[in-house]
Amino acid sequence: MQGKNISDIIEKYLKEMIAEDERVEISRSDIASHFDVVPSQINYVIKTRFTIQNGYVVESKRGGGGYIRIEKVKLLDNIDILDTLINAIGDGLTQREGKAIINTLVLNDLITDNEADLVLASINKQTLSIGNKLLENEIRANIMVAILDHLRYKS
Amino acid sequence: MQGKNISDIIEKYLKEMIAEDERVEISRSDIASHFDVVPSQINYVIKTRFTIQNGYVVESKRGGGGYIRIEKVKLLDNIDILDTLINAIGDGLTQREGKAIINTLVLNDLITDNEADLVLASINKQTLSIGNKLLENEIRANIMVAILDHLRYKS
DNA sequence: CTTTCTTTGACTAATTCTGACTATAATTAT
DNA sequence: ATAATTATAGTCAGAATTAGTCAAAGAAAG
Repeated sequence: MQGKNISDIIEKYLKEMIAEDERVEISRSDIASHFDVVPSQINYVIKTRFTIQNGYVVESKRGGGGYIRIEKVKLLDNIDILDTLINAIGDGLTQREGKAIINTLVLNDLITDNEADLVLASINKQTLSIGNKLLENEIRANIMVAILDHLRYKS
Repeated sequence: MQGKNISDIIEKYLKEMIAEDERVEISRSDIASHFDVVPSQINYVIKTRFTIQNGYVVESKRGGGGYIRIEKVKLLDNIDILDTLINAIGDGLTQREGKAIINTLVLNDLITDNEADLVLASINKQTLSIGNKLLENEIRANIMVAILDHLRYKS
């Protein structure tokens, strides 16, 4: 886990920046040329070392004035249940299963009633109806995982 | 929403004017020459940052004494705006448009910050990524309309 | 030797910037 | 009145400027 390869070095560099600022905005090509690597290596570093599981949220924008923004977030304490739920979801989720998960989240005070209603509206059968049950369940799974991942931290 | 590109700077400038006056009338060529850009860039800024999804209504007049008028609308004052938004969504919605709408909903106190974050996670590009841009935008549109409908029946 | 992780680059996608061409309204000339 | 001229703004497509994806090659670990 030390600086034997360039990815580790870039990781360390970025984390030092973040240690100071809590949130940092970089130019992919600048960082790449600073370490003399191809730009896509920056994507590799971010994808493998700045995940939400590790407490980082990443946003980016392309085009003129583009950037990659990395933010350090505070992970909540009691998130084992989130991992459990995510693992159970896999790559498909029915509406019934989705409702059950939302119910669990409300019971554990991870979301409010109002928030539950909004999530329900999102994963509703009609909303996601696209004529392909398998794909529908996959999208519903994606949405639910995204929401569970978001609940890992407080913004 | 940063200031590395000139469009963001012009956006900020205009929004500061509007923050004071709620409604503002500009000369396209004046603004363009003030920021030393071609006039059509003003159209670009308006088209990408002052849409109805962003909560603005724009009118203009050509010819002598022409102008561009930008007005900020309040959802509380005219609840038909929800219908206008749903209409504007039609059968496709990009992530960018979705973010604009959610931001507008927060500014108008129709949803909380937390609720906004959950909806954002739902309509996120990664979340809905299924290898078909058209279908992705259609699903995103469905979700957003479901949310807006839910908000209407709540108030 | 096999598996996993890292590095690379060709191709793709999104956003911004620019300018030529078009459209409309007001003013001036006939 | 009508036509010509001037003064605005709109549209659209292409160039420029970023970042993302993916798969193959190379290196390291087990």
